[in-house]
Amino acid sequence: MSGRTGRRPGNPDTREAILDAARTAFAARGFDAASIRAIAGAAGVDPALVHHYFGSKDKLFLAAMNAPIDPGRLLPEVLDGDRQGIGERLVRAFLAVWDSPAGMAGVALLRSAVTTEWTARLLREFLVTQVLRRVLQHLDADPAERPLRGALVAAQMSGLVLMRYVVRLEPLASAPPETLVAAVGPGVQRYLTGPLDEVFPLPD
Amino acid sequence: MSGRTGRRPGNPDTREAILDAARTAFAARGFDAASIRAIAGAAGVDPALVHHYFGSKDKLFLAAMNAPIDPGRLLPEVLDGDRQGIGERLVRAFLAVWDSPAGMAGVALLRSAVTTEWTARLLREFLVTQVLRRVLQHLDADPAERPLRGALVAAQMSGLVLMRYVVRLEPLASAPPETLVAAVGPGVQRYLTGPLDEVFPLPD
DNA sequence: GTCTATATTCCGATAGAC
DNA sequence: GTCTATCGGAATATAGAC
Repeated sequence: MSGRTGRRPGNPDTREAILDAARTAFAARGFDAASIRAIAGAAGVDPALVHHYFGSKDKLFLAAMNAPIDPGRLLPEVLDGDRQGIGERLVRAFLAVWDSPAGMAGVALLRSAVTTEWTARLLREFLVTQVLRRVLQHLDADPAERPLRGALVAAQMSGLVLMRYVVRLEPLASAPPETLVAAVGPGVQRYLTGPLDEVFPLPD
Repeated sequence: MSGRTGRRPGNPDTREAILDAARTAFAARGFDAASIRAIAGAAGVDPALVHHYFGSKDKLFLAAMNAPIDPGRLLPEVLDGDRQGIGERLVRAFLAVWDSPAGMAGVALLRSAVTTEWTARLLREFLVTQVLRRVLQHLDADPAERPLRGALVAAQMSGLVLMRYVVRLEPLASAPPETLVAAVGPGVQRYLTGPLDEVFPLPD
């Protein structure tokens, strides 16, 4: 879990070490509880150096989040294929990202989105503009339905991440990815391309 | 379980006022950010009085959570009825609880479960022993399948709560309950009583 | 019982020396 | 660039006076 805590005196990429330590700390303890002092300690540098590089704790958090989360990289592989398999491919890609070291940033973002207000807005806009809209646009869904369909997918996926990586509810936490792909894939598929009368039951 | 022989506290109203303010504060700002000073201020009492009643911040949190969360009250109405409608009834009951004032305690528990370790364990054991096990027991599910089925339901429901009440993702946040019942009910139903080969696809 | 005052700890951020 | 020293603030929790 602990990243690179080795000593690196006079190293030019001290900046990367700080970002690495920041990601682990934010993911593990949330935004508030993760202190700059602890991050600096884990990175093997002085707390004041963190301020020198990033200016404030907020900017450090944003700098730690921006890089590793890049949905544009893996969205093509989700969208490429038959229409009926997009649910399972979406779940598979999500789990692959969250199981990787880069997934720590996602956990950190989710953790602090629950706690502080401005990260919640950050996560909201990220989900809406960077992920969900692209998927539903690719599926040629009715524009009027897209927000609700996208939100339902977000709810299913975030709940999966929450229980598997944060709360660590068994056997979800240690289940093989393909089991979960087969289990929740169809549900996601239904939210994306399911019949209209089930997703929009009350046209009052 | 209510202590009928316990020594009576000073003013029952002030104690309830403190618990009420605590639930609101914990739900709105999370465990760490909700200060005893702010809770005391909202309740109209002195901060030191909170310590006098509950001893510590942790115990105050536990006292605020214990009362309003009582799944035994509404589980019968979920379990009573035909087998195929239990998914929708479960979602309907959940939303009814979370939309009510008592739902603040649930939001507070979820919020702090994401941040602090011991509340995550609290939520875990609460979900497993108080909710999921009872539902699946009533359905006569294969005991070997119960943990995964229950965890999948927990993931779906917690994600719904997370997006609707915490992150406030639209249009999920302001959608009428019955819309969500019809939208996610079938998915929950599938997790509970769905075909075996979909939930357990890899018998390796 | 209730509140005032304080002890203790830890945080983010700044200024300035090597 | 990197670190030492410190400021100013807010938090929990305690001790003790009315």
